[in-house]
Amino acid sequence: MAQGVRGTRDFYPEEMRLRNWLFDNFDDAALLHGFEEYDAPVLEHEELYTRKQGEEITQQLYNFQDKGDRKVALRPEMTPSLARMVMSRAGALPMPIKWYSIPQCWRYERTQRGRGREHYQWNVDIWGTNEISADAELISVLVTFFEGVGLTEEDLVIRMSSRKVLEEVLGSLGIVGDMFAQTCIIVDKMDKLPADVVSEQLASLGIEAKAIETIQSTLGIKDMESLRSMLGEESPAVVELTSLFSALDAYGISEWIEFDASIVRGLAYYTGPVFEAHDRAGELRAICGGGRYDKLLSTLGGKDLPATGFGFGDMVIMELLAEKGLVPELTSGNDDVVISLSPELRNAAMHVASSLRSTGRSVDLVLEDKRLKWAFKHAERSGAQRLVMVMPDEWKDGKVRIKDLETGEETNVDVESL
RNA sequence: GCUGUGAUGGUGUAGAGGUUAGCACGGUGGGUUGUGGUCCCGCCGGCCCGGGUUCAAUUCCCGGUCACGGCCCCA
Repeated sequence: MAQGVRGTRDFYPEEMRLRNWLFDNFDDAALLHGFEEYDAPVLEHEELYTRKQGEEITQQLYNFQDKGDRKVALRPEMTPSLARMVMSRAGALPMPIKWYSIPQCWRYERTQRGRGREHYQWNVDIWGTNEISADAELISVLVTFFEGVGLTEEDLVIRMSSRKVLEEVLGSLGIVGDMFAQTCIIVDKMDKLPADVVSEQLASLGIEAKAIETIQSTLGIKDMESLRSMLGEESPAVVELTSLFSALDAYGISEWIEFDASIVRGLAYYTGPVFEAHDRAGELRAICGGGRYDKLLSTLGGKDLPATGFGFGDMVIMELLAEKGLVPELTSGNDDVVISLSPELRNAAMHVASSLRSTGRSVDLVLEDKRLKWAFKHAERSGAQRLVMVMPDEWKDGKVRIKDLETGEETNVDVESL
């Protein structure tokens, strides 16, 4: 039997309707905030993703060599492509840029629940400003989306911290630069791995036991008060987060947010606020994640531009929505089914369908000689509102019979007045 | 990379060492009906592949393939 590639999905119309519904909600939230859509190729040069920090994402590339022996990869995330686009027009684009996209992204890894080799990842980014209001605006986009699909702050929480927290703590311990990036990648696993495994990994980087202790206790902090008393009022991390939380308060979305120092994110390029959304029950993977990445361009050989953004996959959110009973029942969206009840009237039915279509109704014309029984069943299944019957007697009088499938009401209508 | 479970019409499933392999949806033909959604009847269509055990395997065993989970890890 013909099968698709492992870890990929087919979208039958039933599933495609849901996907479109989800994407429409992505679009709406972004457009409401004045973002513009962009796109880029799925295929990129492999080197766009081969950073040195040892991140998993670079090890899970779906890559190959093309016929010209070029090393290429299916994009595992959108940010590098976006960075490439921004970089090559950096002088020409009016800043700040507010762009979004819903790219299909790929990775080569073992498949699991909520995790295939391909997924769609809503990306929302703001480039060209280091104002904290940009980070707050992104959270507003997120919350607008959640509200749009019917989720509440009872269902999920956006946990937030800043890379600066770790940067300060590690900096005071003499851990800086490349070492800092590597530490972040390990520390990001804190929630998922036993403490001693993390300690071991940190120790193997050459970090002293006392420093490891400091790191672990810092990451356990779950409220701003404790952070303040640890780092002091003047600490850049505290100043940044305080002003961010104040902005989120002004948006009226504070109930969705919690400070959590253990949020670090596995990608090396983050520099400021970082966040993840999780279901409150804690049963699912992270729903989305993002943060500020002001230093990305220099790693790609360009001049840095401040940027902040998030990625939001289509799989985990659908699982959460299903669990909460928020997945809508969608039908084809057809308004009318048009059927001729005799072979001689098929051209007449085409004429009727065209007339209806010109008024903006979506019309499913029955293309074969089908029985009325079939047409009713078909119309019901597809969720059409009306069945339009082209029948010999009525057609002689220039009329068609229209049955409203919800009310059962039936009328003869002039073809001219359709 | 490690590991568990599974594989039965197009889809979703039931089942037993010897069965006409059952059911629902679907497709198709018909009955009822207003040429008419419900309802009723007929028909179409299936045991993943290879090897082994056995008088007999779709069923038990081994291997393969594929699927779905879990671990590692994570867009």
